[in-house]
This record gives sequence, structure tokens and C-alpha cells, in this order.
Amino acid sequence: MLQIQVLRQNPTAVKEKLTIKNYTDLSLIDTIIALDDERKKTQLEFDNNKAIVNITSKAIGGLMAKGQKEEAEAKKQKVATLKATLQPISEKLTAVEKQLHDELVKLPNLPSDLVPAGKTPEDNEVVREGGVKPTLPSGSVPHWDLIKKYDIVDFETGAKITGSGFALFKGQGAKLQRALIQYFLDFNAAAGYTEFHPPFMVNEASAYGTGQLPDKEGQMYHMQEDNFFMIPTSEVPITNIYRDEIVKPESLPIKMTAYSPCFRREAGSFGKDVRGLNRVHQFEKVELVQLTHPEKSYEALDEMVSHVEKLLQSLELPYRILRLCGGDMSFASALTYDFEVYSAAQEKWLEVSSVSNFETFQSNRMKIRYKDESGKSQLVHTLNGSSLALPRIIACLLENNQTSENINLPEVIHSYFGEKQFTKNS
RNA sequence: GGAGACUUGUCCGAGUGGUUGAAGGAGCACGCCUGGAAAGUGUGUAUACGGGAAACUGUAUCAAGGGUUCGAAUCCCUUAGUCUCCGCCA
Repeated sequence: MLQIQVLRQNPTAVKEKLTIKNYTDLSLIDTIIALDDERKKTQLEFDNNKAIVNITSKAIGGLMAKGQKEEAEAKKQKVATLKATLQPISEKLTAVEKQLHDELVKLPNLPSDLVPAGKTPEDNEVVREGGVKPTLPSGSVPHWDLIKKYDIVDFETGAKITGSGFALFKGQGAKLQRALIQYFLDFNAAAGYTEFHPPFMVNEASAYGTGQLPDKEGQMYHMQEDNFFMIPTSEVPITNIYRDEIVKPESLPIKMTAYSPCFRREAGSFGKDVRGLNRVHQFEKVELVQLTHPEKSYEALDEMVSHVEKLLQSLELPYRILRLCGGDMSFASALTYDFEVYSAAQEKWLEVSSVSNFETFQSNRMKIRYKDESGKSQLVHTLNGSSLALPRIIACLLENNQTSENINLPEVIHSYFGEKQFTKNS
């Protein structure tokens, strides 16, 4: 949620920035400022009236103590009258505050100056590419054929157990996934991220805090009985650890990592893009989250990008880093870098990580603050990124490393997996 | 799931209707004291939103929400959480 002060200070700049993000309902800015004016006016009216009520009530207390009953009764009458006039003002204040809040949460975050204009994924900027695209031997096939050949992921049985889009990992497939998770977590811990294992369901306040509600309600699985949401990413529980907290400035940056399954309804997805492991309703992911001092957040973003890049390099996968254009960025983000790995058999790029700076958009909702030098509380900046999403990494590892006899695995994973390659019938 | 106890500021803890935003202590900050430190001592030490050039000041907040009352941290209701006992259980 944007801070109302930002809108008030420079509405024109806010409108310009929102335009970069392809947000068109610019008149909402004026509406919000008008609502805030109304709020201030109403609050002043309410406060002034309430002050008189409070003073009078205290006076009654004094009169009662002295036994001046009649005077007290007279004042009681006066307060009753005042309260009658206060009632509609109070109701109006509540209504205006709610309306103001409801409108304010509709606004997406402002893009940083680095964000390129653009509407579609084609407008994203390629920052750099790395790794080498492999030349596959003839007879190479996409991962959805490889998983059958090596009997490591079973979608039919997953569909039987739960539904379409739920993968059942098996044997070497299950073990590879576990090995990768372990490796990713160790890699992150070595870079100073504290490991967490969070709850996989969250309450409404947490889902609201990171911006999933009210914007992306349909994306999450909802447990009606308890009003819990299955997490779409561990960013949600992890960032919410610090909801409503004032942290010590010297504790910043706070660096956290967590593995979790991620649950996404992906309503409306279909076709070739969702084949095999490309898009599933439950996938495993290791996440990074940072809370930083506002002046250090872009430094932290660069550090996270470089961290994820090193991780991909260690897996020997061809990758590229994109700076997302305004139109392709998420609602809450100020600047996002996407990482894609090249799937050699599908001959396409697959997104495996998204690293974003949210600035104060999330911390304003969650009220995560620190005290600055003058003792004033300030909002921290929040950032997060995947390191990494498992299914597509596995898809690429399988496809890019296939030979006619087996599938070779990158060296870093050998000790975690216990073998150097996938073999048939083992 | 059943029964009971509880939830106060950074922390501990007082407070059962009337100047209580909240005693007292600890912690922390600054000062005094000291050769330096400890001890001692003085002062200060919540958040949000308003008004004001500022000094300062108004309102709200004692888990959350609602109610009773002229007045609620204190009484009532609902919800959440913590603890104890029972039940169930990996």
C-alpha cells in the first residue's frame, strides 16, 4: 500500500509513475486526496467534540466526589446532548476512513526509475545472459517424456490422488528434488541467510500483509472452515514474521531463507505452457527475504540478483536475467528481475526466479519499522526472490543433460544426490 | 474437542468504574559523580492520526471487536492467543 503522504506530496509524479506500470485509473489519485481531506476535516470535528465530552465527564467525577449531585446531573444532560451530535460525526469518520483505505489499496506500487516502459513480456529488458546453451544429441526429448522414461514423476497418479496439475515425484525424481532443496538452503545459509521452516497456511492478516489480498484472492487455495490460505510462496509467512514489529536498526539487514511447497490455483491456465513440470498447482521452492534500511535496499537487490545468478551458474544451466517492464511487473513490486533458464528440448526460456524490491509497499501494510537516528519510526524496505523454484529447474536439468543412456547431473549436486547421474532402472 | 486460569508499555509488574497513557522496578539514552569503571544519583524513555511557525496541544490505543455508563485497563458479550488438566493423536 502506498503511503498517503507520497500521494499528497506529488500527485503528478505519482500519476506519471503509475502510467509506466500501465495503471490507467489516474483519477483515483485525486479521489483519494479528496477523501483524505474529508478524513482530516471529519477527524478534527470529532476530536474537538470528543474533547469537550471528556473534559465534562471528568468534571462530573469531581462534582460527585464533592457531593454536588445537582450540578453533576446538569452536566450529564449536557454530555448526553453532545454525544447525540457526536454520533453521526463518528459514523462518518469511520466510513470515510474505510473508504479511503479501500481506495488506497487499489493502487499498485510505484515503479523505480530503472523500470523500462512497456506492456508485455516482449518489452522486458535482457540484462545479461550466462551459461552455454547445449546442443542436444539426436533423439532428445522434452522433460515430460524423460520423466516417463526414467519413471520419476507421475502426473496421472497425481491427478488420481488430487487432481490435474499435481505431480507425484517418485524414486530418483523425489530424491533429486530433495537434494536440490538441501543444496539451495545450504547455499543461502552460507551467504548469511537464516533458515526458517514456516507454516504452510496463513491467516487473512498475513495474506493481506504481503499483498496477496485483496488483489490475488483467486490465486490461493482457501480453507473455508478456518479461513486460512495455503501459501502461494513462503514469502508470505516469512515476511510476516516481522508484521507489526519495530526492529532495531542495527539488526538490519535481516536476511531469511525458507523452503516450502507453494500452492497456486492457476485458474484459467491451459495449453502448451503448462505441460509437464512447466506449471503445476503445487511446487517446491526455496525463497529469500530481506528487510533492509531504505537507503540500502537497491544494494540488497543487486546482491540478491548476484546470489541467485551464482546459484544458477553452479548448476551449469544457461540462463538470462530480465529487468521487467512496467506492464509485466507485479502489483506490489517497485523493481523486479526475472531469471529464466533455457530449456533446450522445448527450445524456450522458463522463469525460475523472480527477485523484487517492494520498498515500503509491503512494510506499510505490515507496519514493519525501525527507529532512525532522531528516534522517529520509519518503514523498512522488503525484498524477496526465489532461489529457486524446483520444477522448472528439474525440467531443464533433465532436458539439457540428457544423453542416449542417462542424464548427467551437475557436479555441485553429486554429494547431495549420492550419484553423478540418472540411470534407467535404478 | 471439554473444563478452568490468564492476556497491561522494550521487559517484569501494580492497578476491579472517576485527572491512569497508565504506580513501582528493570533495561535503554543523556548528565552528575569517578583517574577509569562499577555502584550511586538526576532527567528522559510508546504508537498512530490530527491542530499549530514553534512551544505545545487534541483524539485513539491496557490482545482484537462490540456493548453498558456522564465516565471503562477495570463490568458484560464475541473472537483470537497463552498456560494447566482431561480427551484424541503423528
